[in-house]
Amino acid sequence: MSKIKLHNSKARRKELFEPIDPSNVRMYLCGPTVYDRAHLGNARNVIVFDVLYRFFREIYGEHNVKYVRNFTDIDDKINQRAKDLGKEIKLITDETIAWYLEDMELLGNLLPNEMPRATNYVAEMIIMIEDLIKSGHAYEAEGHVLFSVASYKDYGALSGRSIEDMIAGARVEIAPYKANPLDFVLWKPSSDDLPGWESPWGRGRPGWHLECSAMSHDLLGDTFDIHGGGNDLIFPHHENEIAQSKCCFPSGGFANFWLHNEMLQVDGKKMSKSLGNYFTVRDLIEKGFPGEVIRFVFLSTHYRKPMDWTELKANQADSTLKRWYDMCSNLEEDLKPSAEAIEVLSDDLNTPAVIALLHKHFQSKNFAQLKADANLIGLMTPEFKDWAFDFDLSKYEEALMEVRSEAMITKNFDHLDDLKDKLSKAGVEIQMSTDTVKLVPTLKLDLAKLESIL
RNA sequence: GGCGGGUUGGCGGAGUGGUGACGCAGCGGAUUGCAAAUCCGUGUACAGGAGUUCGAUUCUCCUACCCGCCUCCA
Repeated sequence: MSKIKLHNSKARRKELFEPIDPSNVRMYLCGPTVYDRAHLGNARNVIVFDVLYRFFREIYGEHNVKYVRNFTDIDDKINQRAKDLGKEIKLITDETIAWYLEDMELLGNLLPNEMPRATNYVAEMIIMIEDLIKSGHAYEAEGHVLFSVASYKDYGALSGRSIEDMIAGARVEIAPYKANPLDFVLWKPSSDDLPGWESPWGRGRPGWHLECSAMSHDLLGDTFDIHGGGNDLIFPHHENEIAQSKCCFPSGGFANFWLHNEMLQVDGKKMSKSLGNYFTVRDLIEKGFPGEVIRFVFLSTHYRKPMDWTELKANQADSTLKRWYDMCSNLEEDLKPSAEAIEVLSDDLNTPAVIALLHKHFQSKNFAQLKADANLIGLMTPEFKDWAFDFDLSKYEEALMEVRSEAMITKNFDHLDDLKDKLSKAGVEIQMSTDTVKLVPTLKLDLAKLESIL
């Protein structure tokens, strides 16, 4: 079995990955806060983790990997959203979760084994907070419960910061009830118009992202293999998560590996809601970009490098995939992934190298292997359902064939050239040999123009 | 200010202490009524400087520029 190396944020370098238990490999991905459509950046770590999940299933066996991804459905942004729209919170979160699952499925992602929701873990969170207070890692102040950062000596280890530095450079307004400026809120009081749960500290709600600690512990145990998310979560989100989990479950090691993906960018700047430079997965789908094309573009860049979404990349991905599908659609052989594909993927999920390998398979006409290796990273899988062929252009093909036969006899090519020009302008690629005609739709297909031709 | 990451040919994008991936575009050829598609062939790169080394794009240091986190953010 090939050695798997993964970049561990905790160590800041690639490390040899060995599962705690090869018959139960456990991974956790920080899922979305559900108040709005997922933007394209949100899809990146889902795709990265999906590749990791598929890869692990291949290496360790389909039933020996457990993948958990949560939904955070308690959050002040959700509360605000509900207020703005005048809708019930539950309706918003349910709807957003349904959208999210639809969008992620369109990108060819498998469902995780578990998708817990924060609202189902409030009792566990309250117990954790009580334990943290008992062990001196948290304290109550003015109806809030705060985690005491000073009580955890390794606070800052993941993000490489010291408590002193952070205080010195702090730009945060410090609440008066905090013993230390960096202490973070585990529980906060809710007014009557806000969602709340009864607790030893009165009616309130979780303050920080305690749910990830509660859910990962419940579903994966107090030590598991991999925890991941976008690199913007390293601080404070994951730093806090480590602190509260390690202090609450001191016998456990929490996550052995931390995987963080780089940000998706727009014109060199991080795509984010606060900058407003985002578009959603749904926007792209509605503009006609197939999910598989989007996935291909994502996998063309290594997950730890920033990447820009561009239509140029999408168009290239589209034509590449169509060329591949053309040769791979009716294969009888069903191969295993190649040793070479496994090897490059073993080196910190080098998906661009896998894609380069796919091109080589295509060059050498090794189509069965091309498909098998593509499947390994979730491309050309049955879920994508032949989008590359689902548009019928046969009546245009017949018309073109007829006009051409005629032109070949009369030697007057005006009509034929005109037809070809129109098809091309409608976004159709024309492929002709001496006796065949084939039309292939591109992403620039313009239905109005196409229909006006015949 | 603190911490982390990046800078590879026209574009995208891997990787390596010594024989310069891969894709797209380009160029030449085959093919074609002409094109396209296809096939064959082909050129160009490692931000700048210093150091280590027989040899550096790859290691070390410095400089420049870019990006992220430190506030909700994947």
